[in-house]
Amino acid sequence: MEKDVEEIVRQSNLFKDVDPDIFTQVMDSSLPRSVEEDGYFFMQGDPATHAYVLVKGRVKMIQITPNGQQITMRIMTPGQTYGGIALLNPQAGYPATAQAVEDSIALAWDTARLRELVEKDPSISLNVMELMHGYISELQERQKALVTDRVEQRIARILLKLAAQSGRKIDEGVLIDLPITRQDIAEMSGTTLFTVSRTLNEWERGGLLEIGRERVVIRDPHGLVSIADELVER
Amino acid sequence: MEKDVEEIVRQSNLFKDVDPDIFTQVMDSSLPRSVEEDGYFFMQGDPATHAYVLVKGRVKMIQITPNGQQITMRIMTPGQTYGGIALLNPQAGYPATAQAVEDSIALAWDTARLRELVEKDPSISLNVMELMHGYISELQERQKALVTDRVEQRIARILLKLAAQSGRKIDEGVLIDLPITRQDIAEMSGTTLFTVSRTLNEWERGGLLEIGRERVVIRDPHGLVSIADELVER
DNA sequence: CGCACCTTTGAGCTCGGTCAAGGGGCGTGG
DNA sequence: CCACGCCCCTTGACCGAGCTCAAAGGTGCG
Repeated sequence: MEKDVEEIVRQSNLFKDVDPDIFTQVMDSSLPRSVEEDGYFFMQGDPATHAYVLVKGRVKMIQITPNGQQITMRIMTPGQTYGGIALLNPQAGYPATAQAVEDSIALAWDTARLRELVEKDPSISLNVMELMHGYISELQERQKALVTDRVEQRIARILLKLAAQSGRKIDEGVLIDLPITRQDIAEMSGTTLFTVSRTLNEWERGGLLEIGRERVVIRDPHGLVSIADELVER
Repeated sequence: MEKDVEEIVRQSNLFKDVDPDIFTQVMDSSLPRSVEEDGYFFMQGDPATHAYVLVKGRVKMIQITPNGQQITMRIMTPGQTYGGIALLNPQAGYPATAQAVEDSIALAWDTARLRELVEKDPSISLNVMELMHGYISELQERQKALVTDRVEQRIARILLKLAAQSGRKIDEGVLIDLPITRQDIAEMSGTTLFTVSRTLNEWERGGLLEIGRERVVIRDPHGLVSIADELVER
């Protein structure tokens, strides 16, 4: 297990390509932090004091609107980094809330440690920039989808993305290996749980999916792609 | 004029707080680039070879969807930076297209120069991160608006933002000092030019605005804020 | 003064949100 | 092991914000 954790961190997008000598210091200065299902690593607006690398479980980044509505930005899998903003002046707040979808374990580094490490190996700050760049692209992608795509397409895209990062191949197709509710999918695609329910059922009737309580199996990924790309007329 | 340019760059969000000695090198290694109205500094997807600091004019960052639809991400004013992604491996493409709204002049630095400069003063890379962080917050804000706000609110927010960064106080109120069409506003708020036209006219009837061809004057900013924040019932 | 482009206005329609009601799986406690 | 209750999911009815399309009026520039 210990060994696995180190391997995950070595391949994480925050510390990949770090000099092996420095890497031992990275591991030494890490603080383990575990959060159980539905718990929080941090809340939107909290001062950004730590950067995290997830080593076990699933963590979702969410934003909560003034009126209590919620939108889900992304779901992190082991090896991914969140809170990398901590490298900046800690007066900057986290831009989103990090909530555990299942019992999860992460390693954390505080701002001061992080800066020491960056000084020893500047490639870390390049990694942070790459991270942020990827995040920006993703946000732009989603924004474009919100403006130009119909709900159906957005839901299809979300399912495909979930399958790509948390999919497990089984006999019937690709199982999305997460306890995910219709509400969750709605929050990710910017719609309501009713519309998601209707859409998924329609797709099940069409043989594209197989659905159950907190469970989605994609039987025909190619069909979903067609929908996502609007290759199928309304 | 020369003097002004230097001052703008010194206060730009890319090179602020740079060591004065290094700053002269910054200026020495800059490449001026001017683009006339409707011209492009770079297109989305082009390899990110240069970072720019706008010194004169207005530049908008846009994204074009597969079917030709267009969304406007933001409008830059002098002192602002775009293309800061160039610090990363240049294989990364620009995430958006930079188009001049009016005749514009910018200073440019290529990836290699930028990296030299960063090595001499690492605070530049912190600046880039702050830039990216600000950009991320902005994108998240917009995304939240797209999911939860009605069109009316989004249009109000766009007008307020434009007024904040390009507003000029005149007798009748705050003039948005840009040649901006209904179509432009639609692209910024994620709606259609028809809806924008109707909405602006309604507001003019209500005394909130004064509108004309490619011209908007805000007479009652506070009223707009009320709409943006949904303080006014439908 | 003509043409290109920006803008307005109307009519119709549809997507998807809202609300209400009820079905069904699963874990917990008796 | 059963049953109760919680939570997740489905389905129907309704409706309204905003998109689409068509047509025509302004306005400013060359």
